[in-house]
Amino acid sequence: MQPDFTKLLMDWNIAGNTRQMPWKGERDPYRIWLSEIMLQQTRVEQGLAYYQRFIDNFPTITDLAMAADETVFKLWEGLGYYSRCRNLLVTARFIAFDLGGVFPDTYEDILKLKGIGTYTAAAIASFAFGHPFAVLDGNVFRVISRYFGISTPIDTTDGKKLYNQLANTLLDFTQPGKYNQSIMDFGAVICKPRQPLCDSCVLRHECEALKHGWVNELPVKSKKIQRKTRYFYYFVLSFKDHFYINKRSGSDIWKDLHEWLLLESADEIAPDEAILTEVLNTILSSFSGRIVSISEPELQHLTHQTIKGRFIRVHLKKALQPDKGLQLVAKKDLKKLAFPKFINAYLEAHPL
DNA sequence: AACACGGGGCG
DNA sequence: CGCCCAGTGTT
Repeated sequence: MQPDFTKLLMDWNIAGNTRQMPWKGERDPYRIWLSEIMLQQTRVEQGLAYYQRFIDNFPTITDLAMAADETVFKLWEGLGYYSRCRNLLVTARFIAFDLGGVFPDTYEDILKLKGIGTYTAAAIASFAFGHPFAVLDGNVFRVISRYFGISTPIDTTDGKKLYNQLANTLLDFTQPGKYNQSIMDFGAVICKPRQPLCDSCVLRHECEALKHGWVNELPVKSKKIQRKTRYFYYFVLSFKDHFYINKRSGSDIWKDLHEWLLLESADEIAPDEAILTEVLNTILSSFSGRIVSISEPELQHLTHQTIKGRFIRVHLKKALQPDKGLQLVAKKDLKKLAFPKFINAYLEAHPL
């Protein structure tokens, strides 16, 4: 017996859901996978152009698997959460070269892939293969929380378990893919985070949150994010028509993207030529060249931190010792490298 | 179990 | 300025 919720939702999908997306109704697991990875924590409108670009450049998973890392990161540039791009490559190559290009077709095997968690595994399993697994994303949490009037936080182990159980009882087992698509569309279009369209909602007569006036309080999250400020001083070192470039690594932001020589400071540094020259002498243990410009302070807001910093352009008279982990890149080759938005925004305003 | 990971859009 | 977005991996 299908819950009322499910029937009403599926009826809405046929009668009232006009949301269109290029991957809707898609059955190619590669395309579904690609779209799902791109949309993790990312609004559909933001991911759309990236999806098209990837499909144009890499029509099959083998095309993606054979591409150079840098090419793929450049196409991902600006979308954020760059570990998704790294994992995308790992998984593409695993499927193309180790699995003979055949996408895994069970929930359990899909879940094992790098970059795929419970949400994405359920999405691919249901969309591509018709398997009955309910997706649980931000939309679904919100719809279920409001419909049942549940105030259990969605970002706890207990909460996730509870919502997952509910989500799977509401699932339309005869058409899991359509159902999953419908509930996410519904959350995005009707049961929105702010100013939801309760007046025209097909679930309004049964919605506990609406009945009790809790719509704007649900769902509940237990954790609040803390934001810290970091000070980044980028030295744009050039030698003739080449630039010194670092590729970020470790567990910090912008891993795998490129940057100039960075000094991170605990405090702001005065934009003073003598001080910055001294700083540079310390970092490089002496250099030969001159500072040609110091930018205004630039800002970049991320989810967990605010980056504040300046860009200092330096013309070198002599090449650096090849020990700083910096590589010398010709100006014309810079466009092949992926940079964080903090740097690209600066470059756009102040071309090299 | 907490936390960090980007960038953009909205009220 | 805070919250949210077709979440996941790491500690």
